[in-house]
Amino acid sequence: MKFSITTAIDYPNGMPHLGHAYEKIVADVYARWYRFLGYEVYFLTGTDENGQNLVKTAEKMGISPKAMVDQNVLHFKDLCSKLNISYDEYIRTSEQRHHDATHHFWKILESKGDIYFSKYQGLYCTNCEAYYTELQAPDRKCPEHHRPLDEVEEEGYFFKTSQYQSWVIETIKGNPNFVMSEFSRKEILSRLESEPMRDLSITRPNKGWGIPVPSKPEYVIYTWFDALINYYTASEPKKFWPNDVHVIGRDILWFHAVIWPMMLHAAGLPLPQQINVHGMVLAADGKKMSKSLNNGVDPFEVIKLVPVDSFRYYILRAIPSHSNGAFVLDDLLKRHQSELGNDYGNLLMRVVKLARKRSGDAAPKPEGIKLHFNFDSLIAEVKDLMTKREHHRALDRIWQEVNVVNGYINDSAPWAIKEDLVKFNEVIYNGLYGIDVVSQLLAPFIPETSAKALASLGLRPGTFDQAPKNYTLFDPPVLFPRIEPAPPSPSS
RNA sequence: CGCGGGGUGGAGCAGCCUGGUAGCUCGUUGGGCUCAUAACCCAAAGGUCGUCAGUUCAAAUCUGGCCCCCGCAACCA
Repeated sequence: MKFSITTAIDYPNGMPHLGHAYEKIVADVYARWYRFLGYEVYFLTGTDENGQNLVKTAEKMGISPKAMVDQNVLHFKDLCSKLNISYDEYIRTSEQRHHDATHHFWKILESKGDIYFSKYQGLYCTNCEAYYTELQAPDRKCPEHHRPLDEVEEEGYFFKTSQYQSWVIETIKGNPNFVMSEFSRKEILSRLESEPMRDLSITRPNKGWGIPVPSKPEYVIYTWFDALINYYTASEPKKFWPNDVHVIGRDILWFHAVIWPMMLHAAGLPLPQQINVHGMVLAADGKKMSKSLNNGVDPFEVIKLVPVDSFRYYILRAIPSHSNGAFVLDDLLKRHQSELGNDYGNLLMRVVKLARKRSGDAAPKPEGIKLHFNFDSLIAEVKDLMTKREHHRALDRIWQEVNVVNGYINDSAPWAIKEDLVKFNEVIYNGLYGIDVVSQLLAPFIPETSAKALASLGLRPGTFDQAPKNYTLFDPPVLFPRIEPAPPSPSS
């Protein structure tokens, strides 16, 4: 069985921010989850390296777009590696294979008459180098610069999105899981049904950067048009097209749920199975992180303060899977200490240390032990939640079980069992078994820590196995060391 | 009347679809325990569920008005 998942490709216009980190972690959890279930997984991420803004930024820096992009991509890859993002392929849209695939797409659509040459009229801001609609600029002034917009007419190529509008509406309506989360599905349908679409302008004048139009190199292909194709470029040769899931943010839903399906449909290619839309990571004040408000959080700073798994855990659990959530460093530190350290880390510590104190490295054998736990429903529920892409609820459910196992240890009080070795062994064995299963389920979420916990039971992380087994005990590490004193906020 | 989400004890949230003693995590206070990272267990305090009106024997839950917060609003990515 195959499973392929992608993130949106990042725009290497600067350093990666918290939103990039969040999306990669979300996609990584699903990639690891499906590997864990035994699927052959293909996890794709990368960078979107075309577009006028990159040229502008590079000019400001006084270097070539290529040099700037090469430099920034290193930071994005560094972030992936620091966050343990287990991608299988990293695509850069400046690569030749992507130019080739984009041209391939272009030619098919052009030959079918879905691409045509015409004129575009709009209100243009020369500072932004962007068009604005009447809705965005009702007073005909640029919302950024507050200067009057120019009425500009420009020639270029268009994609006949208008003729696929009703098709895309039917497609989204007919596939309830295509746009994942009711919220996003409703939003996109309401927009689609509210007014007729205009054809999409898909070229810009060629300023020496980007993918030239095959027959007219004085134009380059509009960034969004080529960027979406990256999924196909990188997946098709590996036999992973169509992808199962595109993980994206709300801000780019329109392109993924409307334009991209139209492009594929026009080209006669199958659609991805699902667009999984995560929310936005908001600042501690509940507002969008932005440079002007100076309320952003740097992911590199966060993982200097806390273990990467605490960061992964926090962002996956505290931010609801399909809606926005605030990133509050203080809350992260609290959860690190109480949920990760006191609940999970301490469970491992208390059981393994007690067992080793009494009987050394050799854990009780499973033969003849009466199993206290049946994890079937736990596993079924977690599977169901992951299929619904509700990873924050899945974590919540696993944590309930951590507390159930802790509660069992409390109630059984093995430290108070002095004489009855059979009873003592039974409690310890069941505790170890609980730690085993829970740690395995946690592997996709907190891979490093899960591996450490399993190693103290003499196990290696790998494919999921809920069968009771022989454990060999090693002195357990402190999984989540206390962080003190309260560190300074990295949000400045 | 652009579209959508939300307003529940100090904080963050669940419950609302399928009305009927208001629940969870953290925090606070008191007690207990000791296997464990000053951990863990028990108990207590704390809410007129944004607001006004309606339906109903009964409304956080259904209906309508209003107030407040947030996201999106299609060619910047």
